[in-house]
Order: sequence, then C-alpha cells, then structure tokens
Amino acid sequence: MEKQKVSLVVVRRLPRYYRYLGDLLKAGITKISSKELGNQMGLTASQIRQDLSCFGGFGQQGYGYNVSHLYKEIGQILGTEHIYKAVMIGGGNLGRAIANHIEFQKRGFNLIGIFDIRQDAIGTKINGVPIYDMKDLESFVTENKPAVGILTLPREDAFEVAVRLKNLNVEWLWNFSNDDIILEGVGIENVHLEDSLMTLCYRIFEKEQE
Amino acid sequence: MEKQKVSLVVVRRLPRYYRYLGDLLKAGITKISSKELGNQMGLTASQIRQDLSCFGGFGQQGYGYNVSHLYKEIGQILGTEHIYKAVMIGGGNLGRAIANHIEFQKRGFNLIGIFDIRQDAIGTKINGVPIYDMKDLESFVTENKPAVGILTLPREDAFEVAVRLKNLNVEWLWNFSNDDIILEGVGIENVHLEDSLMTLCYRIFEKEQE
DNA sequence: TAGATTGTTAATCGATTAACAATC
DNA sequence: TAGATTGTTAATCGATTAACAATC
Repeated sequence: MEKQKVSLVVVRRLPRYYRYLGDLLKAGITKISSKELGNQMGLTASQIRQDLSCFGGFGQQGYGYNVSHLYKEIGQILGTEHIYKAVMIGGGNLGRAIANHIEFQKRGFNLIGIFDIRQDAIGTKINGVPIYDMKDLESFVTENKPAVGILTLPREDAFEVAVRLKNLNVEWLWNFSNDDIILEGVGIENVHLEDSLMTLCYRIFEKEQE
Repeated sequence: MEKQKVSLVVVRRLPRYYRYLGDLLKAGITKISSKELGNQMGLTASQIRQDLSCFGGFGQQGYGYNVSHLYKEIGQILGTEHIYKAVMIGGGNLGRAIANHIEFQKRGFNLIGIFDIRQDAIGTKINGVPIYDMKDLESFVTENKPAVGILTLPREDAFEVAVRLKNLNVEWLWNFSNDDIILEGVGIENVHLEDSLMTLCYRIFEKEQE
C-alpha cells in the first residue's frame, strides 16, 4: 500500500503555488483555473494539473479551483501546521539574520535555541531565542529533541557539528554553510548562497557574449 | 556561429564542481578521474564528463583531470575574474548578513553601495560599504552603472524597486525577497529561503509517514 | 443544454546513464 | 605494451506538454 513518492521537482514547486494562492486569497479572488494560474506563474496549465494530481483532485471540471480550498490543501500537504523543533548552530551575522527574518511558525517550525562559542553572545537573545554555549549542545538536544539543525556557522566547522548533531539523533539539516554535507541517514536542505551568486555571474557573462 | 547554450541544470552544478576542486587543490591532490570525483560528489562519472564536455575537453585519456587546471578553467567559465558592480537594496538584518558574509570579490562582484530608507542607518557602513538614502538611488545608479541589484528588502516593496532598477538599466537581480519578480528583460536569480524551509518541512513529514 | 475545465493517458522533450572507440 | 580513462554517441529514464474523455 506504499503510495508513489512524489518527485522532488514537484515538491519544490509547492511553496511557490502556496505563495501565489495566498496572494490571490488576499486579493479576494475565489476561483482560478489552471490556465490562468499558469499565466500568472509562467507555467503551463498542464504542469499545474499534473503537479496537483500527485496529491489528489482539488478542482472541479468546468469551474477550476477554489482558491481558499486549494490554499489550505497545499498548506496541509506542506505541513505548515506542524511544529518541528529546530536549533541553530552559529549566531553570527547570518544566523542572526535568519533568526530575525524567517517566520518559522508559519513554515512549520519552532526555533528553540541558538548555539555559539563567542562568550559575549552567550546568554543574550536573538528575536527572543536564547543563545547557549556550544558546550551545552549535547545536554540541550538530548533534553529537547529538536528535529532540525540549522547550520549558520563557518564552512570549516560545519561537518564536525553535523556529525555531533547526527549522533544526537538530529536527522535533518538546513545548511547555510558553503559546504556539502553528505551523511548517511541525514536529510539535508542546502542553501548555497555563493553557488547562487556564481550562477548569476555566469548568466550575466553568457548574456554579454550573445 | 551561435554556440549551443548550456542548460541551466548543468550551469548550476558548476559552482559545486568548483568548490570540490578547490578543496582537492588545497589538499594537495594533483589529479582526479571523473570516477573518483563522482564518488566524492555523489554523481556518476558519466554525468561529470558530459557536463564538462559542454565547455571543452579538459581531461586526458588514461590519466583523468589535472585538478589545478580544471579548477582554473571552471573559475574562468563561471567568470570569477569579472568584477560586476552590484548595489544592495535593503540594509536590514538580511542585507547586513549578506554584505558581511558573502565574498563578493571572489565570486566576480563588487558591492558598491547599500540603500535604505531608515535615516539612522544612512551614512553608516556595513563591512566597508556605505549605506545611502533610497532617495539617491537614481543618481547613484546613473553615475555608477551597477549590473546587479540585490534585493534584501521586504516582499511588499520588492517589485516596485525592481521596476525602478529596470528603468535605470539594472537588468540583473539577486532576489532574497520572498516574491517572484517577473519583468521583461530582467534576469533573476532567486533565493527563496522560505520555500527551501517549507520543502524541508514536507520532506520531514513525508519521511515520518513511511 | 453548451461551454469550460478538470484529471489522466499518451506523446514529446530533455537530462542522465551506459557503452565504447580513441588514445594517453 | 597494457591498463586506465577520456570525450562522445546511443540508450534509458524522467519530466513536461499535449490531447481528450468525463463532467460540472
């Protein structure tokens, strides 16, 4: 009774659907067809119907999709109503920005602690989240059992910390360190900012040569 | 004499190759085969050879690739030796983190100014880069002609600013605002952090249900 | 009812993997 | 020379698009 696993390329489009539907909802639009949504998003109607059909039939022939209903369904699929606990490793500039900027609750997470080695940061808070001493990582994680580690620390230290987290049964990482971490049994969601910037550089240069 | 445009999925792998080769170089390794590199990166040897062959033949039969040579070639392809000027719009937490954290020079860019509306920020610097008044965007951009705008401002204001930049002939955006910006003639490199986090949420939930 | 639009099956397109001759 | 490994062509696999019967 194993249901077919949905391809990651489809899953990665879901948050984008969710955003567009949220905007439509806010704009007071109650129904939308795959054709019209495709126009707005720059996708084919076919792709939208194909994507959604991985999760069920949310539309109605001759009518289209009810915006509010589809929005809720996709939110459900994405698991926005979950509250997975997360700890952040690295309270520097990047960690600080993420902790302040991301609305964890709306995305299904709760950031319960930030860990750092800088003594002057320890004991303070970022956006209400306490900064703890890296030395206390083991005891804190053992007690609080977060599902996710957010790696906002330098590349050199990332792998070692990932291993420490793995040993504490933290099996998911949101990784901002510019390093690939390949660890058996650990799922990684990478945000490689430098890679993105280099890709941009390539695209600019390529365009210039046309 | 138009050369075949290289697919974006291949281009997006280049920075990753570049990173791995840089590490090998630092480790003093002088040669590597596609098979061994594939092992390390979790790719097939075939894919690596196929990817590289989009840009030329950098290897040698029976030997493999010279690490230092290949590293330099990929750096060249990515355009790391360029210096495209960039301005950042939004000097809040996220902008501050990016300005401090990203090594623009190493990636082919020079961040020449940050724009904000908060009067207390204007006149200060982030990592040596001055913060200017948003009112002066037009004159500054007209004079300095940056190629890229980095959008680290709230979603609500992102589109309007993108249009202002487009009108000033800034045709490339590195977009951190959680908004899709679709503008004729403007190339966008999106970093949708919230989308990434929601994808992670989905993956955790999916795994739990196995 | 007639028009619109879904969900799904089939066709196409593109990306990845396999195979292998060339050759270092 | 023999073994290794490339670059490239062919085969496979997966993702996107097109087509269409079902039906609101």
